[in-house]
Amino acid sequence: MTSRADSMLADLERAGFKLTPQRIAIVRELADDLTHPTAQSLFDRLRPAFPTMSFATVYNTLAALTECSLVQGLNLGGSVRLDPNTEPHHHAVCDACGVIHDIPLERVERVDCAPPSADSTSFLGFRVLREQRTYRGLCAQCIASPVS
Amino acid sequence: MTSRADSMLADLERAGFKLTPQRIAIVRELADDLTHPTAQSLFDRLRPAFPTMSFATVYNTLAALTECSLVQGLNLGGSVRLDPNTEPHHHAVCDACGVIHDIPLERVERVDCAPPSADSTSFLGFRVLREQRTYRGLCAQCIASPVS
DNA sequence: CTATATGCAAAATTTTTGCATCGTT
DNA sequence: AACGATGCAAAAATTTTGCATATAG
Repeated sequence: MTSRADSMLADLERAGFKLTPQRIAIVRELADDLTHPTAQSLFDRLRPAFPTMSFATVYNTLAALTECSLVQGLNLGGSVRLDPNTEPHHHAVCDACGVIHDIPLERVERVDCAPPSADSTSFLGFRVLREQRTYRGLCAQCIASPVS
Repeated sequence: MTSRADSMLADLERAGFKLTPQRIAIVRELADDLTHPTAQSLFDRLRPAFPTMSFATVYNTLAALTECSLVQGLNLGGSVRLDPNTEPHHHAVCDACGVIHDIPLERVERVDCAPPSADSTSFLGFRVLREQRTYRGLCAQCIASPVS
C-alpha cells in the first residue's frame, strides 16, 4: 500500500512542486508524525541528515503542503503546530503537559449530536466554511500522575 | 450602573493588583472593545494620552487581567488577540477581512443542539475543562461586497 | 536549458525579560 | 524603608523575505 508520505509527495508533484531530496525528507518526517511538531522541531530532526538544509526550505515546503491542503497549521498558542492529519477532526490540548491529541469528528458528534440544520452554516449572515475546536483540560496521563 | 471597566478594575484590585493610572487607562480602553485588539493596538491607542508608557506595562497589565480571567487571549493566527468578553462564547473569523465576531453560546447550541451527556467532558480519558471553537468563513459584509 | 528550489543571511514581527527608577503605603 | 509598578531597552522567539547559486526536469 502507498504510505501517507508517498501519497503526499504524489499530491505535491501533481500540484506542480518538484520533489527535491529536501522536500521528500521533510514530507517523510512529517507525514506520520502525530505529535503536531513545530517547523523548528522538524528542522532540528532533519539537520543531522541534511546538515546544509536551511530553515527557509522547511518553511517553503510547509507552505507548499499547506497550500495543497496536505497539512494544517494550528494556532494553539506559542508557535504554529503542524498537523498532517487531513481527516476532519478537532484537538484536545493538555493544560499540564501541552500534549495535543487529535479528536476524530465522530467522537465529538457523539457528544454533541449535531444534526446540521438548514442554516447551520451561518451565524448572523456569517457563512461558516470550516470549524476548528480546541478542547482544553487534562490528558489521562496527567490526571493519573499530576506531578509528572 | 457600574461599567464593565469599573467592574474589571474592582476585580483587579481585589486580586491584589494596584490601580495605577496606566492600568486604569488600559482597562478602560479594552473593557468595551469588541474588536479583539492586539496588545500593540492598545498600546498605540494609549500612547497619545500616555506618551511615556511602555509596552511592558501594557503587557504586564494584560497578563494580570488574563490571570484574573477578566480577559482572554485568542490565538487565531498572527498575534494574540484580546477578548474582554467573559461570557461563554465562540468566535467567527472572516477569511476575507479578518474581522472576529463573538458567537454567543446559545447561538451555537441552537445549531448543534448539544445535550451535555454524562461523559461529555472527557475523550479517551482526557478531561475537558473548556472548549474554544473558531468558525472560519466569510462575514456578511464580505459576502455582500466581495472586493471590499 | 529554463524554471524552480536551495542555502545563507538578514529583516520583520511578536513576545518576553532585566533592571534601575519612581511612586505608594 | 519596603514593596510593587513603570519605563527603557534589550533579548528571545518566531515568522518571513531577498538574492545569488545550485539543481531538477
